[in-house]
Amino acid sequence: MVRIKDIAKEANVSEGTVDRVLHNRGGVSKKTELKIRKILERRNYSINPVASALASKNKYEIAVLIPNYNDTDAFWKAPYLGVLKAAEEIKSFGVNLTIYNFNQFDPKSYLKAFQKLIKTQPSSVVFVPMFLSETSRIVSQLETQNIPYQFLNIDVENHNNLTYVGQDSLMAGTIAGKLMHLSATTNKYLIILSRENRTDNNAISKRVKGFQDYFLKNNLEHAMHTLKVDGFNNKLNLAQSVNDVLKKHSDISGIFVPSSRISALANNVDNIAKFTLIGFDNTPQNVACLKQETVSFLISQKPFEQGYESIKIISDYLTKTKKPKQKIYLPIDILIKENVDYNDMSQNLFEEDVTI
Amino acid sequence: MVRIKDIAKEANVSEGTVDRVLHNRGGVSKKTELKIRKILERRNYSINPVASALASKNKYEIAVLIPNYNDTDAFWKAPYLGVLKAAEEIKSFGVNLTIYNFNQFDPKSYLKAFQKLIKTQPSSVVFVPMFLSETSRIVSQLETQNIPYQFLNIDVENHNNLTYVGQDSLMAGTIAGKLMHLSATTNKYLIILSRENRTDNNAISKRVKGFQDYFLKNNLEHAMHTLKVDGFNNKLNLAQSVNDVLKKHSDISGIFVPSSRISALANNVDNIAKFTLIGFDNTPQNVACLKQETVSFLISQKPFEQGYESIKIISDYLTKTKKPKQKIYLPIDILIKENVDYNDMSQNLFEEDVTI
DNA sequence: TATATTTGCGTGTTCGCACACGAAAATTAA
DNA sequence: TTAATTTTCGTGTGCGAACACGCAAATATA
Repeated sequence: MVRIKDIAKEANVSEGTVDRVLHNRGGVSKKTELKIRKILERRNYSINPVASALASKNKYEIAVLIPNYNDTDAFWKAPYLGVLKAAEEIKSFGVNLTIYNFNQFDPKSYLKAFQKLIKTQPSSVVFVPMFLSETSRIVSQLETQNIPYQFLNIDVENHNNLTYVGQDSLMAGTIAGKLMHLSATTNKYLIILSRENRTDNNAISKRVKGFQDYFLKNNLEHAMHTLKVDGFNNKLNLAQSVNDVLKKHSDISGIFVPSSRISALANNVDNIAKFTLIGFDNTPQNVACLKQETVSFLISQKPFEQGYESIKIISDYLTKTKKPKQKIYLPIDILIKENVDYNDMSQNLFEEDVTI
Repeated sequence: MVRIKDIAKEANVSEGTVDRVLHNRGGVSKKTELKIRKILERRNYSINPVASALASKNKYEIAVLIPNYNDTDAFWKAPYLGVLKAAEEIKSFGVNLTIYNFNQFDPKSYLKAFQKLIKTQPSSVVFVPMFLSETSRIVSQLETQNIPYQFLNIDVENHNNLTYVGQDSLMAGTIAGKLMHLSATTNKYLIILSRENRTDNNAISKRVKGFQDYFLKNNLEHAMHTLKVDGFNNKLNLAQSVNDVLKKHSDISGIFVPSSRISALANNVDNIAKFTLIGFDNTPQNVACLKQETVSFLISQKPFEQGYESIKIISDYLTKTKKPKQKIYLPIDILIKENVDYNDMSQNLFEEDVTI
């Protein structure tokens, strides 16, 4: 591997001069600069990132703002672990990382966590823009302070975010539609929404739109019923309302839940095995339902990788000024009983390594 | 971050002594060793990999032996790119990598490439064990020379390979079976094998077995026809033989091709749209067929990640003596028209970065 | 007790790069 | 021509860890 020293010798200058050219520090005559650049090019020099990281005095601070998780609603654990893995890797490159949590159903806690976060004056912020109007406030604060920021998992348009890392929710919904059409025995479906999931949660409404789009764009005759429940935690209430609808419309054969809570349904509604259930995300509870065959398909969004990639991207941006693409869409995984165990290998390998 | 210097100061010893303990170099009394170990534990010290890599004089050489690829048979390009990406990352950690190619249909070229490879006395070998008996010879040569080795993409039992990185081919076949059962309009299927794919190619025979298993284990009435063709390159011949079978058995509605060459079929057989076609791997040709809807499903095996992960694993093993799991099964991806474009994000991002 | 040998440990150099300091050369001002 | 600036560049130090060298203390041998 060619070093600065080699370049310097070939150009008959000192290492310091090469360094100045490499970092555009100025103070080099155009003539010698050109000479050095030519040699850099010809010898195909690239900075040794290891030595560079060791020597660099630049320290960066990444702040991450994501919902917390618990046992009944475990979705956010995977991105959290992905973030942790990335944090480990970038630590020795002078990038530190702090995670701030909020309650995904409470906009106040979102703002509060952000206010705490912004006091630390981080170099960059990665966050899940869960609530629309609060996100606008956050964004404007970040922009006046000139702090680059990135969206994770939920996409919101018309902001100057560096990137969005997550899934194409519209297409994910379309895929759910296709699978439903393939599996269900009739063309009558039930979509279950929760008031918990605020209407401004973009991801969920896009999934519903994508689901409907599949039938519309392919000119498929169909009927859809939509049920809004208060939440998925009150199981008796949930089961009751769903049973009512299913009894009234006995020709419904498929149920679509565009959130990560389909297990609450699968475990509490009568005769659930008769229906084709399609939901989102490989939480432990959902995976258990797949294996018992009460749920037919889960669409998954590589949650661990979302966390991991978003951090790696922002770290590369800070330390190597490597500008990422505006949207990083991760795979739309179709999970069934047979492949679900193979799906989160990287997360499993990581969990074995660390004691959380 | 706590450094060796900090540990040394706290233990009232020199940095050299701490270093001796960290690397079990010996020459430290049990008493001071114990004292140092306690402090290491309490302060939660871990070696700074960046500084370590820079200072280390250890150089490693990884040799990779994989099939070459061409335009009509592009499968091996993805693992190749994955290997390249990993090579880039580990370069500055003192790990060099060389790729050796062979013709996947010619055992002689396999052995010949290996003989060239082994002359360089690599620290470790990662290879695709394409042919059984030749692999035995290679393995015994590696073992007498005490060179650790790893299987990539194809698994062969009863060897002392460090790991296998790839897919569970049996389960992948089962999933193909399930999707076929779900999609096809009758329960009569055609399986197409090629003599090119030697019977000792484990992956393909396991896929076929898994496919059949799905119907057997679920007690599903079915009939399977198997057609052996000479190869997929002679298109006229291929189309002719397939058409013959389909004409004779007009109740066949699904065709399963357990190799990566289903596009050759989809593009050359009459009335192909009438059938449910299921094949393997997201080669450009196969992906085109998915999009035209001549192929219904592709099972994919994260080929890019196979290459990438296998190298990262062996590199960690060499530089950090981190022992991996015996089998690293990567996800079994179910690809359809709608999600295929999102599936190989990491490969796409890499290809944008480099000029191949 | 004197000498030889082993054990235990401190010191110094190096890896490739980042960055600060200051000196020589070139330019401008007087 | 000399002094004052400005431009251009060389030198030196440090980042954290790896590892070689060699000295002192402890132990063994005579």
